Amino acid sequence: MCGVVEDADLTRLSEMAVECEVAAGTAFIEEGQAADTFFNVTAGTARLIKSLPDGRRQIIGFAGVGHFLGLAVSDIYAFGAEALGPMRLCRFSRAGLRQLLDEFPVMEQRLLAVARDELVAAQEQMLLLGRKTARERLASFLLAYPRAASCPARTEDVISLPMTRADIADYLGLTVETVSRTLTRLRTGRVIAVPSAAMILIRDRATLASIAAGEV
Amino acid sequence: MCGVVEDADLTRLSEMAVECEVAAGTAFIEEGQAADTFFNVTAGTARLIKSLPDGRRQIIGFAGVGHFLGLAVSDIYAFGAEALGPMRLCRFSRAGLRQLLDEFPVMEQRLLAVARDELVAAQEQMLLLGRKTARERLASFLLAYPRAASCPARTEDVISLPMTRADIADYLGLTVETVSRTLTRLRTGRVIAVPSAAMILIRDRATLASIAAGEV
DNA sequence: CGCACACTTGAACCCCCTCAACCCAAGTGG
DNA sequence: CCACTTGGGTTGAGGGGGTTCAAGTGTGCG
Repeated sequence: MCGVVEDADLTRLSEMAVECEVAAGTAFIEEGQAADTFFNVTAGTARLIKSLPDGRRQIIGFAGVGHFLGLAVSDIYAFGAEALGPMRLCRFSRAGLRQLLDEFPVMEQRLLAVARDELVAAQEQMLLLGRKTARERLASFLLAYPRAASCPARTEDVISLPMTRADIADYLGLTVETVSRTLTRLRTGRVIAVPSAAMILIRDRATLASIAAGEV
Repeated sequence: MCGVVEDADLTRLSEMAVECEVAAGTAFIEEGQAADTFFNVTAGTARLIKSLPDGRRQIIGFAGVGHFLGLAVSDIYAFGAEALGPMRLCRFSRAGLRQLLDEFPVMEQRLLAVARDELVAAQEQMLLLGRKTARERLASFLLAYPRAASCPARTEDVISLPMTRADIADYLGLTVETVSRTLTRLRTGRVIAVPSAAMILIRDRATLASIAAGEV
């Protein structure tokens, strides 16, 4: 189920968790609200959002299967979460999580490892948002997203995107129009192909990597 | 010394650590190199840098007294670190750190808490870099920096900046010129005062907060 | 079929960047 | 003591990458 604990602990774990389903588009975490629940994604993908009062949005990440949510908080959620499609979630109470960590110290190490990986990804994203061009941002995204989403067995050059262009724009600090135009340019340049809006094929991985690194 | 462990463990801790000094400007961590050492800042401030091949830089944070460095890595450093002025550091070997964590499990919890706080800060910075204007970025920086740097007893409206305008620019995803111009505009607008280049006074905290939140 | 909604494309604009000059304080050395 | 240098900071003019505004093109679903 949760994937990060040994089989022996699985039964104990499942006793504390409550499995639930949420419909597409549901905002199951609201930024700024009391963080009383802790989630683990078991199916589907969510967008993680921070907003400004006037409606500007920044998507700070996408949470796929196996991802933990509600970890990085003091007592209120630092970001909201919305289901991109239908999702299944494991819910833990905050107290239950504490109890879990005391019972399985190895969990604490695992959480630290997860937090560490997310921190590295966040730092990479800061470089992207602060210093890369639109073209470089899209190239970086296309290379990094499959790994971040832990897409199963999709090591090939086929990327299926569960999110809209608007979501990609809010993730990369751009507008929908710029995302669309830039993808078109990468397509006409034979670097990628776009058989359908939700599917992108990498035709020239080396060039894409050069662009992402800022070398072209 | 390190500030995050109990007094009882302090002696044990100091046995494993090697205190050292570095001169101003020294790059004591190189991005991409093997991460064999773990640092704790005991004096001074460092800038944490990620770079692109063509020289573009993004400062992902400033590490002040008490800050841990070398934590958020797999086996190579994800960012470089350079001393803003003369610094003092505690060095641990990676093996020593592992031993330390086994010996004091409470350290693991502490590290998780530190990583969690850094992650929240990184997410806030993503919102800043992706969606805020230059004016909003500077306002946010002036409000958030003193807390992040854990400036002792400087709860007042006096901010002393150990870094240059170029560092601020690389931290906020701007250029030196834009930082300078924007500060000038905030100054003529009576929101801040700048008695010297390294010192900034907040004259109207409420307005500054409104600007930072994107409400003005 | 037709209404949304997502996506694409075009034209004009703007905020920030680039390039350049200048100011100022702190060394440095003759 | 002063000319010279160096590094950080400020200010101005012009240009460009991305945004904004607007229209058009699919495309899935009731």
